[in-house]
Amino acid sequence: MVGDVFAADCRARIAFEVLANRWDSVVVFILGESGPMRPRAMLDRIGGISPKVLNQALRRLEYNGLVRRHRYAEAPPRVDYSLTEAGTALIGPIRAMGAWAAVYGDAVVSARDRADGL
Amino acid sequence: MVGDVFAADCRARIAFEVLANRWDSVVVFILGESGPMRPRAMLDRIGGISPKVLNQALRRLEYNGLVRRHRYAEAPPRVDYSLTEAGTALIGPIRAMGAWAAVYGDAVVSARDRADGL
DNA sequence: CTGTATCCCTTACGATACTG
DNA sequence: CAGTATCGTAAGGGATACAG
Repeated sequence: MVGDVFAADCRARIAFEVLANRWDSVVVFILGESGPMRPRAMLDRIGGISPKVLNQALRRLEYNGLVRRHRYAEAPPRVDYSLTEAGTALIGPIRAMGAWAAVYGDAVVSARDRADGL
Repeated sequence: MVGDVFAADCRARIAFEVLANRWDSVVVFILGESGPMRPRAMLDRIGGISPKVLNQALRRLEYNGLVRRHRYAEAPPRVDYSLTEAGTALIGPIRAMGAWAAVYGDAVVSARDRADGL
């Protein structure tokens, strides 16, 4: 039943709000794959994202309770981020999306090209 | 392995690009649940979305090859939208996200309240 | 009923430079 | 290295009015 997810109070729509941007799902994904990571490593891992934007994504994820920040009191500032329980539970659905992309990614590109060609 | 999804050519990131906005995943979801629908019905089904924004979402989805538009040559304009094969294949992952929200939605709200309270 | 056209607002994004 | 500040751009969203 649809109501299960789209209750009148709209609370269940949070699933689609939380990741409704370009990078958050990517960050959750790599944290799920690689475990706790430092921002520098994430920047290397993800191509095409600036330090500032990555930080924005991490703050959003932290705000939503999907990511946790660890600060180590060391001379060169050291920090890493890890998934919370809620964040960890999300990597299943996200990997399912990744699997979908592996199958239908080309179809999407083709559809775009076709639409642009008109 | 991570590379499976995040190849160097970044093509696999399409999974996260395609639904990186507020409404597209919602539209795919309800089309998957209810089958082909007319815009009017979708507006009623989804609360808090204007006709214009719904149309924008539908055009994006059509552009990405997830949704197909059917036009019936009738006096009062009649139209409905249905999922393509790629779109249909996406409802599984999306429902998984919905299931996640059913479990962790409250946790997200709590995390936000806690963050706002500081 | 469908879809488009404005207008305005908000937010993400991107590049750069700078502080702790 | 981590994070912030600032600037500018682009796109989505919301409301309304209007056209096919």
